[in-house]
Amino acid sequence: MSVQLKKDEVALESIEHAKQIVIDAIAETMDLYGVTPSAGRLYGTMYIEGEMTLDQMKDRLGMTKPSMSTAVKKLRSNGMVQKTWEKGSRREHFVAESNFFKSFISFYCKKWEREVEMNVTAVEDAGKELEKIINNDQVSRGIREYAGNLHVQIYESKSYYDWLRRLIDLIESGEIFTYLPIEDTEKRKK
Amino acid sequence: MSVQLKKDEVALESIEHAKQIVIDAIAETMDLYGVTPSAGRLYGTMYIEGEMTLDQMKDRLGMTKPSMSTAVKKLRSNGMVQKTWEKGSRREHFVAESNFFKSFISFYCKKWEREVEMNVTAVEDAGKELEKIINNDQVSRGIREYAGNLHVQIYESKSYYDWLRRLIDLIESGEIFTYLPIEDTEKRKK
DNA sequence: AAAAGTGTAAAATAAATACTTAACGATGTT
DNA sequence: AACATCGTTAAGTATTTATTTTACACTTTT
Repeated sequence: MSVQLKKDEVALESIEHAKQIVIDAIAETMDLYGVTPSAGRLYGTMYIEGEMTLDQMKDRLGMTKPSMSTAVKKLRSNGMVQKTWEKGSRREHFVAESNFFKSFISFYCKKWEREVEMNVTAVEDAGKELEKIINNDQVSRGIREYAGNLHVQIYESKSYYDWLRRLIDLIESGEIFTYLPIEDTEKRKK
Repeated sequence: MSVQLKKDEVALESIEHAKQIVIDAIAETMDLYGVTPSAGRLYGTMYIEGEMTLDQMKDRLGMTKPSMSTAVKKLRSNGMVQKTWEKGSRREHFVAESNFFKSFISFYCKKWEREVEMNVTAVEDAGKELEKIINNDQVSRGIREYAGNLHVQIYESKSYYDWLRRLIDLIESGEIFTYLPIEDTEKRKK
């Protein structure tokens, strides 16, 4: 084996190692996004390797096709992976959303939306029930006061949910980037 | 039984029901915060019921003390529950952080901090490894180009992590509230 | 139309996680 | 000092979640 080929072989191994460092870090922080470690690893792999089919995924990660299928489904539901068209191929191809800003916006806005929706509904439902008691003069004074205090308490949380809803708007609309602009790290260095 | 007592009894039941609506909603959205459903239920209960001891928790939720202990540990690590001093009592008392803004700040900043830290480190480590190859003229041109492209790709993610770090600062410092003020829902209604 | 390729659903198995029981160590009380 | 009280750790059990195996429905190719 020539010296040249030997050097190249070492270099390729080193590149694979470098890739793996990044993939592992992405996978490890993906628990925040409520996906399994495998799905995190898959996302990291797709991010680094680019477009992949289910069969390529299963070979790369040493898992089965159905599990790749479910992992992709999950990642797609989070907006982290998209299906792509590849002409001349029957297979479906998938690509990781490489714009982390989009992933961030998609993921958190969806989650926060759900949080606001569920809790505001609950607060309002519970509030109505308490108001009936508060306004019922056939109920003892002490109990009505208790209901009143509870009513105040749960409505305090609404100011948080209102704020969260406005945060969602700020991020979804992209207005956040006027207050907090995206800086180009590469350019800044020069 | 008097009519009065009967009405009161119904009212108390209704209050418990109203509480449970709020507790359930909080518990259900707590999966976002990476806690188990039980821990979510516990937090919701503490938020509504106020200060509690481990024994009160276990009675309220019908679980064992060790599991309450681990749930509290988890909630405390997220900054969602705090220990309180109660003079004249040997038992430890715990109270849910009732300020959701504080919980939000504490939780997300901690998580995002970890995400940034881990990934930036990985990008820099992998970057160094790739640079060695890029600058090694004993390696074939094609491979060096490949390493170069990879280097560019992984460094692109850094602008996201830089942005996220600035978002953390904006939130931790409270500066976010100048752009997105907290509105008092109660007052606004009047 | 038969055969092969492709993705997913359903059932079965494996692995991880949550919870309980039992036991311990630390601190306070008698 | 012996006994209680309280929180937690450790080991065992149960439950949930992830993964694989098997089977099938739908396409495309032959």
